[in-house]
Amino acid sequence: MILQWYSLNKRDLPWRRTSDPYKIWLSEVMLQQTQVETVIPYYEKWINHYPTIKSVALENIDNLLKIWEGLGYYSRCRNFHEAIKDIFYNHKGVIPKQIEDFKSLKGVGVYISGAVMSIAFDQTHIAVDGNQSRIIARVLGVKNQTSRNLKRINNYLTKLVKEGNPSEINQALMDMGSNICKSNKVICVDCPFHFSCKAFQSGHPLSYPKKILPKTIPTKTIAAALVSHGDNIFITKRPLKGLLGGLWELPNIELVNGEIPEDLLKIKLADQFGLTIKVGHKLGMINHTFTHFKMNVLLYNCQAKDQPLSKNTEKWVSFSDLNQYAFSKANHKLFKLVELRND
DNA sequence: TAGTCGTGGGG
DNA sequence: TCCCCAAGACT
Repeated sequence: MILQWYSLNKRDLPWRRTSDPYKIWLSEVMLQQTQVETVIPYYEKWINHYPTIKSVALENIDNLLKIWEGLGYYSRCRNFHEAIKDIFYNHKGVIPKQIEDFKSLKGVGVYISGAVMSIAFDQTHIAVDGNQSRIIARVLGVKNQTSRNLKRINNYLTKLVKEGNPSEINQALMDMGSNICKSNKVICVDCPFHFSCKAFQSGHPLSYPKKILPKTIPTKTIAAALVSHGDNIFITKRPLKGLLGGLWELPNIELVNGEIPEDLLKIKLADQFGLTIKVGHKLGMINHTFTHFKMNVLLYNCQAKDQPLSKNTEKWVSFSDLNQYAFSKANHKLFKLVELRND
């Protein structure tokens, strides 16, 4: 039933035109919490630049992040790079076919290990993502994400993939989840499961599984500095771990309780970078929302006395050379602010 | 285990 | 404009 549905409704996606486990793995990494349409151009660009495991292993993280720029969740890129290097240097460049070995690689968790082993190697493993858990929760009439219910869902899926063709079954469930059994919209009449689906029988399929109520997120206010010296501006690289790890940015500081941005910038930039600056007028303000906080960023035009460099995580670059570095979306909004003023 | 970690599309 | 959501992993 489900395979018949898949043969009629299968999406034609770039990573479905290959059997290369490296490419299938890359697609799974990019698709984490990210929509298919968003991923496609990033996937194509990455594969064009890095068609093989070796090409990734020999590349440096800055250039990989430049390809990843704008896709978000940047630790995925770094973890993938680490895993690929691990394979190149410690596994003779061959992706492990034992799921335990594969799952021990950085950034490879329960879902991706099952997905790659089943899709690329036809192994009998489940690949429980948001789609699969939602669909089966509805089939079983499960509302709460208790550990008992998660086991029931896993058992149901395990039985399903054991009936044959785990690769197609796993991908079919993903397409069902994105087409007919979405979080806030269902087309039950088109679903191969609907005769036995408890959520469908209840008449309220959307109430399965129960939604988790979102918590309110804080708003931060940040002052950023466009520090110029001649034709160059000052940028700095964020630490590899944590938020936007490894990306470049304009120097900035959070305003905690009514501090005066001009004063704080002058002190902090001297402190952190040895920069002696004159803070000029405000260039504008941008808003940006992350998963767990919002921020308002005030941008100030600043002039530096000279161009000191104390670390390799600091650079003076011309405005036209900024595109060689990976920046977060918020920084691009700041750059746009500057361009608009110069027009 | 609950927080952390981005961004863009669509209602 | 705001809010939910989209093929999770790590700590």
